[in-house]
Amino acid sequence: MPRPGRDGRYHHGDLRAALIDTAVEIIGERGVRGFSLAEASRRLGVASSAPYAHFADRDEFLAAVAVHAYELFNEQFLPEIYESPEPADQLAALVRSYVRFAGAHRPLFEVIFVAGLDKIRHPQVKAAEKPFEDAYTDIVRTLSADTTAAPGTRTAQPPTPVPESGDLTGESGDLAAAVEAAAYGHAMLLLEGDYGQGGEAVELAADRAARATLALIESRHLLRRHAP
Amino acid sequence: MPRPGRDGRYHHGDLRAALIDTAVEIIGERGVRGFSLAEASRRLGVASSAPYAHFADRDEFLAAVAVHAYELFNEQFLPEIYESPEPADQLAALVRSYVRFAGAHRPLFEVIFVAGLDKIRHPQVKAAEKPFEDAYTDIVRTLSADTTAAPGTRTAQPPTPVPESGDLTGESGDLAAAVEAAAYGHAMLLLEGDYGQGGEAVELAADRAARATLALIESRHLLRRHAP
DNA sequence: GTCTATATCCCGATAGAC
DNA sequence: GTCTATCGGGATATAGAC
Repeated sequence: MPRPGRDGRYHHGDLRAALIDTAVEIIGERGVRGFSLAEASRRLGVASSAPYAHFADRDEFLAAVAVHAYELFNEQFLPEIYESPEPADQLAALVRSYVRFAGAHRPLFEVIFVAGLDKIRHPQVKAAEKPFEDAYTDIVRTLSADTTAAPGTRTAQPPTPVPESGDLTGESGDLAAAVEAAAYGHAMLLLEGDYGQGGEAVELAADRAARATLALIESRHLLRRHAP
Repeated sequence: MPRPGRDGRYHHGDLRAALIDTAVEIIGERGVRGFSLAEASRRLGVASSAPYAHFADRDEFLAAVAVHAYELFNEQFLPEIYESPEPADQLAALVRSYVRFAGAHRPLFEVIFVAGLDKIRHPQVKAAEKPFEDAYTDIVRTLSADTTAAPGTRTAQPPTPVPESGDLTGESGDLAAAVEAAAYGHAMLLLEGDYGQGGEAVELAADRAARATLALIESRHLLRRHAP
């Protein structure tokens, strides 16, 4: 991809990708709020105006970083959740992956959740996170369908017709919300240093998050809201 | 407290407190990272150098805001958790209060958790959060002591001698971590808008957090790590 | 696609007068 | 305790050359 100009003039080659890599570096050192396009340009030895040939402004650049983050997660962390056939274990594995990702790619996790804190709502980001969300809702829905009815009554009724896509409702929604909060909470506490530093901290947090998920599944009848 | 100078010269009266109030305003509009002492001074009609008579620098000012946040929480949200005598209900109530506080005083919550993301570790802040932490560990410890032993064997053993202060360990620690993550996770998702906007969103998030807490308590045997 | 140069703005912080 | 004045620095973004 680097394509040093065949004329005499200097070209970076793949400034777009290089900027994203450098952003990850800087965010790792200073946090998202400490990141500036100017510094990234400086580190790459290009003019501070160069990024604007690739990105309209700072926010759109961060959106591109967020897309990169989701793609990485979807490729490297999502597949392993289907190692077990049990939906409960799958959900726990998904949560474990989520926390591990936060620990292994802290700057990217930060971009997604701490950067705009909701300002960045570019459609590209929305699209990039879809595989993750789909996997999540599918597992939760399967889990609820599996165990909503008491054993023995399962075949008496046709499988509850569930909406084919979109948000979860009812019991599924309650469980999904609790699990999401657990995953997110463990990830954030990990990043804040509550579990210490280093790889053991990541595994401890991921393990606790996975266990909490299983606990929530087991007691999910308590999650139900009676009078909404 | 306002004490307009009795000589001809202008004095704000209570600039220190006014700065904190204004900071809450600004952070509510722009987030912590969008806050600057300069703008706060501008809004108050004082010179941009005026704050430096009260605070050494920006970080120390934000630390003061954080202290204010904890004091408010301890005064207005902590007392209500003792309405029930049951430790499980108390813990759920504490989590509910926590999420409600995040919703009602979003800027303050943001200062505590999003501001430095760990840079502000001033001892004053540490001290201000102590009442909250003490209440939390006490309840968790009581809860574990209550139910660690199976019914019937309770009186056979003297109450497990628990450390009088400091971090929780073993089962208590596992439960405490899970509950903390649940509370934090629900609060953050609320602030990100996952539950919508407005008062109903706050109550929904708080309710779900409280229920998740009860579910975690009920299934806390699943939280235990076997081989640490 | 990248450069140089520049415009504009804002911020944190200090010095010294009153 | 607050003011005026100021320094030094950094960020975003645009214009125009190559």
